Amino acid sequence: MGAEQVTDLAWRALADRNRRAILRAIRAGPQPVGAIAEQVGLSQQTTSHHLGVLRKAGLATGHREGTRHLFAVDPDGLAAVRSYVDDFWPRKLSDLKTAVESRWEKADG
Amino acid sequence: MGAEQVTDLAWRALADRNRRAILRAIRAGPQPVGAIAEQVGLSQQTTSHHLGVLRKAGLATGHREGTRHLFAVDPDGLAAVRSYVDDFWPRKLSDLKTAVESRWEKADG
DNA sequence: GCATAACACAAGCAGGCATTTGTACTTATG
DNA sequence: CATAAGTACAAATGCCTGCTTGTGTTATGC
Repeated sequence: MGAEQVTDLAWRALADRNRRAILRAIRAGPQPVGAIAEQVGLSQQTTSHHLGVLRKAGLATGHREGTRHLFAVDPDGLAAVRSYVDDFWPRKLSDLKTAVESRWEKADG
Repeated sequence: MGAEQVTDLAWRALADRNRRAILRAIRAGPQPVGAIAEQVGLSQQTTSHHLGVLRKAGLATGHREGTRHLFAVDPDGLAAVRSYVDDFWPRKLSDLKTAVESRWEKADG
């Protein structure tokens, strides 16, 4: 078991466009659920549900302040996704690209 | 319309664990469908289906060679995902993290 | 032209997930 | 305790999607 199992929830969470919109909404700073719902154009219940998914995926953190619940981006979860993607470009992206294309030419020749 | 619509297919494609396994299987170099299916433990039809999804998402490229169909990673699609993720860490990851945590303390105080 | 290998396409089924609707919980106020 | 604001939880619904099964398509060998 590697980082695959760890980031599986994060990948599935990021697959939804509304959840990515939520992450962008709280990117600048923590915001309550109601404000987030208004920004992304979803109901309070749906937004709360998505925030729970993002929370369990390690992509968002919550903090209670009175009757409100402020949510913010959790950099740790996104760092895991980033390192996963980075694993596909050890050094230079162009190197891999040219390597692949040269294989196509080999196959053609 | 920004990069959100463009990368939506890529995000949904990467949400599936088997498709990520397929990407890792063809990471070193182009391979035929049968070999990929054997590596990831899926049927030929299912693997072909997933490769089609990855192809439409811009994450994999295919090339016919006789009766075989070689697939390889498409760096362009993954680059789009990478730039999306990078957008959450403009400079230093730790800066955002401490900024968020300091807001929590403000809220508590 | 026929058989075989490798792969893609299509229909059907089952599970997962996003959304809605309704409601309970927590906190502040009087 | 009663009320209002903000949010989370639960059931129901409809859609999307991954997998299976069956079949069509393309290329090689005889």
